[in-house]
Amino acid sequence: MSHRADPPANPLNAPDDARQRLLAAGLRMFAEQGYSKTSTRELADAARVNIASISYYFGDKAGLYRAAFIEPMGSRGDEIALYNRPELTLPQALRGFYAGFLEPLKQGDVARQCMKLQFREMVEPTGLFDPNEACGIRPMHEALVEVLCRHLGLAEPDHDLQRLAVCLAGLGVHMHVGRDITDQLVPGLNQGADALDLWADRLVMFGLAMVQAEAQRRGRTVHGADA
Amino acid sequence: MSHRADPPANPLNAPDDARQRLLAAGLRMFAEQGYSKTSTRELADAARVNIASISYYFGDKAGLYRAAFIEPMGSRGDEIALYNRPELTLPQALRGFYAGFLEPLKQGDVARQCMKLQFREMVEPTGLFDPNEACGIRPMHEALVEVLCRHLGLAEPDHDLQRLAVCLAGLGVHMHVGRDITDQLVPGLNQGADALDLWADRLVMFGLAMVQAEAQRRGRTVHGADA
DNA sequence: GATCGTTTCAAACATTCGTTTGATTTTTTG
DNA sequence: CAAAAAATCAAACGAATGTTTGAAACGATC
Repeated sequence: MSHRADPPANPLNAPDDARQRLLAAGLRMFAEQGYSKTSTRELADAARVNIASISYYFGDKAGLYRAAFIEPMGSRGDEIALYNRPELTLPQALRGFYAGFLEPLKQGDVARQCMKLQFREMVEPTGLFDPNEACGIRPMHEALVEVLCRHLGLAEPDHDLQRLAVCLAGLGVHMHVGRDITDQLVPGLNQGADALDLWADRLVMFGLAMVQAEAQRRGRTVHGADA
Repeated sequence: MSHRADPPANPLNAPDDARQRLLAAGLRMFAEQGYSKTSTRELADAARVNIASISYYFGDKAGLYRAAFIEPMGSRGDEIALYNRPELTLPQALRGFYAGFLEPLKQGDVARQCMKLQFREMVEPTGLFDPNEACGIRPMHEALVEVLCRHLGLAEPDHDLQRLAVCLAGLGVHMHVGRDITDQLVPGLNQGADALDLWADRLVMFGLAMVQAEAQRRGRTVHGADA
C-alpha cells in the first residue's frame, strides 16, 4: 500500500486528470474485453498515461478494477425504491423493476459500461468481490420477492415464488447478456428512439402474465393487478 | 500445421488415450474458468499429459479449444425437432423447447460443461468462431419464431413476435447463465431429484402465459393452447 | 532383433504479463 | 526564488505465458 491516497476529495479540480482517465479507460476496457484479457499496457496506452501510474494511483491492476467497478456506481437503494414501495400496483412495480434494467441502456456510455461490467462479474467472477454479496444483487432479489409476496397474498416466500422471481429477473438480465446475440439474430430490433420503451412495455406485459399465471396456479387472485 | 491428423477415425481404440484426456480436461477447465484464464500447463497437468501434447494433437491452445467446443456437441437438429414439429400443441412445443435447455443439466458432467462453454462463448466471445453463425443459435431462434407464427396465426414474423421469442429464450438462457447466482441467492432451489422437472413445469407455464399475453395484445387467440 | 512411425518427455524458446525502480519533470508551498 | 511534494517517465525486473525443440521411449511390422 504505497499508492496515492483515495480519490481526491475535491472533485472540481482538473477533470482530465490522469487518475480519472485511467478510471474511464479501465471501465470501458474491462467491460468490453474482461479483466484478464485487458493488459496494463493496453490500459495505460488507452488512457494516455505511463504504466507506472496504475500502481501509483490504484496500487495494482486489481485496485484499478475495483475502483472502476465501484466508483461510478451510485447506490443501489434508488433502483429498489422504484418498485418496492407498498402503494404501487403490480404493473407499476414491474415497470419500475424493469426500468432498473433498461434505463442504463438509454443513458450514456458510462452507465452502459457499468451494467456490462456488473453482468460480466455475474457470469465470470474475478474473485475480487465477495460472491455472496455479489454487488447488490441480493437486496434487489429480496425486494422483488417481497413485492411478489404482497401481491400474491403470501406471508412467507416459498420455492415457487422464488422461481417466479428468478424468471422475472431473468427477463431483465437477458436484455443485457443476450443483447449482442439478439442484435445479430434480429437486426433492427433494438434500433430506433423508442425501441427501449417498447421493450419496457413488453417486459411489463410478459412479467405481469407470469405473475398472474403463478397466481392462477395457486388458485389466488393478484392484488392490484389492474393497471 | 505439423500436428497429428484429425481424431482417430476408429473410436473404439484406447479410450484413455492422451488426446481424449486433453479434450476432457479442456472442456472442463474452459467451461469452468474460461479460455484466457486457463493456461496450457494447467491443462496438461489436469490431463496428466506433457505440455507438448497440446501442440502435438491440436496444433495449439486455440485448436484444443475448438476441438473441445465442437467435438462433444451432437447435432443441433435433434433439439429443434423437439419443438418445431407442426403437429405439436403449444404447451407441447414449449415443453420441448425448454427441455433443450434443461435436459443437459440432468445429464452427465460433459453435457453440462458443453452448455456452460456454449453460453460462455455467447457472453464472452473468444473470437475463434464466426459470431454470426454463433454455434447454432440462429436455427434454434428461427425455429422458435416459426412455431410462434404458426400458433399465433401470423404469416410473417414481425418485431413484436421476435421480442416474444427473445424473451421466451431468455428464460432458458437465464437458467444457465444465472444458475450460480441463483444458487447463492436461494440455496436449495435447484436441489432434489425433481427440481429440474419442477423448473420445466414452471418455464412452460410462464412461457405459455407470455405467448397468450402477446396473443391477447394482438386480439387473437392461440391455436392449440389447451394442454 | 532391427527398423520404422508414433507418442512422450524434459528443457528451452521468445513474448508478454504485472509490477517496481530510480531519476526526472512538474506543481505546490514557504 | 528555493525547497518540498506530487506526478510522470523510460527502463528493467521476475514470473508466467504459449510454443517449439530434439532426443528418448514405445509399439508395430518385417
